[in-house]
Amino acid sequence: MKTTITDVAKEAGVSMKTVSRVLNNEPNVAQATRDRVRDVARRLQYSPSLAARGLASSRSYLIALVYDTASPSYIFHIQAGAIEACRKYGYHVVLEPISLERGEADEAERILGRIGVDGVILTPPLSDSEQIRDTLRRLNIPHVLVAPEEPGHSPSVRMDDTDAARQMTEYLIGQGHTDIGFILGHPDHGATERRRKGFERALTAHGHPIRDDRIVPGDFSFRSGVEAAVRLLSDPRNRPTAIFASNDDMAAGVVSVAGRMNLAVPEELAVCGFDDTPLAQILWPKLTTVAQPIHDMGRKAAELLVDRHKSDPPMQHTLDFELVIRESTRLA
Amino acid sequence: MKTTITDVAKEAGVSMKTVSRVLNNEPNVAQATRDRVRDVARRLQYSPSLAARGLASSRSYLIALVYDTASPSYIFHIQAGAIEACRKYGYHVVLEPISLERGEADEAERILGRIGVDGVILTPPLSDSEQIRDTLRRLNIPHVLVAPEEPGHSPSVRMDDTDAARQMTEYLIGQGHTDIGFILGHPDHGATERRRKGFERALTAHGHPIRDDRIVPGDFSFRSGVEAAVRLLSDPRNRPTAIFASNDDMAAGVVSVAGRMNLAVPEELAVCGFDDTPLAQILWPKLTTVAQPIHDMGRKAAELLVDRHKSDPPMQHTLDFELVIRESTRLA
DNA sequence: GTGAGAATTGACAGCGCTGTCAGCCTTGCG
DNA sequence: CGCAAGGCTGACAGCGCTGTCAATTCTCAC
Repeated sequence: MKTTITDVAKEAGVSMKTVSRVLNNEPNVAQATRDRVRDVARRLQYSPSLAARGLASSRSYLIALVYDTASPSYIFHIQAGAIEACRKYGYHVVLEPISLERGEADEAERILGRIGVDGVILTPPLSDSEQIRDTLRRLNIPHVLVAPEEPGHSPSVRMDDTDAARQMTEYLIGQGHTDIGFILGHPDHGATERRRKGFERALTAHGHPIRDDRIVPGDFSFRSGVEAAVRLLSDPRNRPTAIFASNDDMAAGVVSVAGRMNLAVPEELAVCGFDDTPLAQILWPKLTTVAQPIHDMGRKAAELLVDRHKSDPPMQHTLDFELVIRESTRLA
Repeated sequence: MKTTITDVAKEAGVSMKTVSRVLNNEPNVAQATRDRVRDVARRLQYSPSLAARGLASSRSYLIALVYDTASPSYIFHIQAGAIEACRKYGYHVVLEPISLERGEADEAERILGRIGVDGVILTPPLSDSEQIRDTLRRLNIPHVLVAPEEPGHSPSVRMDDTDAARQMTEYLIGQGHTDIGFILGHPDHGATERRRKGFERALTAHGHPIRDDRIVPGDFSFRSGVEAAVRLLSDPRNRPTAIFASNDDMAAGVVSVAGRMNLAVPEELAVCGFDDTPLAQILWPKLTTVAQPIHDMGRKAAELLVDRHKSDPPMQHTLDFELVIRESTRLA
């Protein structure tokens, strides 16, 4: 049989309530009692029942990770971060995919209401769904938005796309590049504009012109990267010496085109991407890119929900990205 | 205020118990009553409390997905499948990563014991950890192993690696290839041997010789694929016309080498991989590969845990893979 | 000493649901 | 018509824990 709190109480010679206090780190328990209870609990391998706890305290010790069809690796890293934080506080993470496309936004209410989670982490693109955000507000469920375009009144975690693009461009300039091509992301995606802005800022700061013929459209896909690269590289006498793609897939497209044109990367053409997807390390040469703090965003989001200490945390958290310099830009 | 079962009972003019019966699809409720209760429940937006349910019925309606550091996309698809099945039965999926490397196997007991899940899905490489499997058995927690090397006495879901490799090889032979190179996987991985066996069977079945110089070592990494490809392709007068790599990363390595050697894929060299990772679709040309039924394995595993109907299901479930024929082998 | 106040502890109710069991009301058949 | 067998329903206890509040003990300034 499973040991209950009563067993521990009896064995330790205290009341259930005291055991409860010890296990929840509540104040007002003598140190000696505390130690004794902890000992007994360990010896009996006692572990409290989530359900009973939840029922009595109307907390579930569950945090929901709500996502749509974002990329597996993105979600995976958010997960990992969230779990890390949750473990520390005895919480668990449950998964609740909601597909806007399949019109599941309406079900969100039932799904989220039923389980009664203590908090919800909303990942993009759901972090910008008014409907879901409304539901959460109406159900009065604490939530944190991951990388929303528009934080609104909810707490959120994000990174500074603009600054990342700026720094990456600065790095390229530092490597001696003055003529840099830039491949835009999908026009519907907010990050596209932010990354472009960062790129342009760095150029301007260093007195380099912003040339329209060096900024070409893309849509985050490998194929669009190929097309953009062809546009940027087709004229041998008028080529940028570096190409900064708004994400890794497109950068991979650039590398592939360079290969077919017999342009050595990075000697004749430096290439960098954005996001640090798994692809960046598989590619050859390995891709210089910007690592989003995905793991950290997951962790931070969970912490905000789980850590009751800070009663009034700042609403918006901007986390540090990292420039990952690899072989595709590094001259030996 | 949250609506409780009492509210519904009062409104529908029946007892709590009857409401409970309706909501749990138990027998012995008149159809009229059933309909009425359902109506009221919907109107009141009632959704039962997991915690209370769990406490009363000593079930948690939670299935744990336990994984180590497997690839994000693998876990993601298992997840998706498991969630699909769980939703149907009102269950939820919680995540419990356990790192053998960090010696967390001991914690497994506490982690799994505390939360009191109704079932556990163990993914590789954890599905072969004796320690974890023991813990589960001792805690008497129902569990399903995903793709274990050695199923033991626990139910499991898996695919037939050997047959997949055989069929892929058959396909290549059907395309007219008689001289096919094969790149082995990591020697520690059980799938490596199974895939090799399938490859050889197909050759033998068609009366083609098994040439040792056509079977080269690898370790599932892109880099090892590159090295293997160099070995297989370096002699222009003695080259296979197709290369079957034991996974997609290595196949990508082959494609990359072919590119540098100016060997057209698939015209001069057919290439295929295994696993259907995201990479396979990003690559250019897109990669012919074997799609593991990862999603299905997740779904099936969850079903086995959640569906109480089948009292005595078969222990081992072999799910269907799919040959994904793409451009890297297809002649126009 | 002594009383006020703080620290520590325990008794008890009840969180929202389901399992058990008893009771009623049909139905069908001799 | 009587009775057994089932279908349908509800009363009630209690799952294992925590919140509330009261009781007890300890501390320390005066």
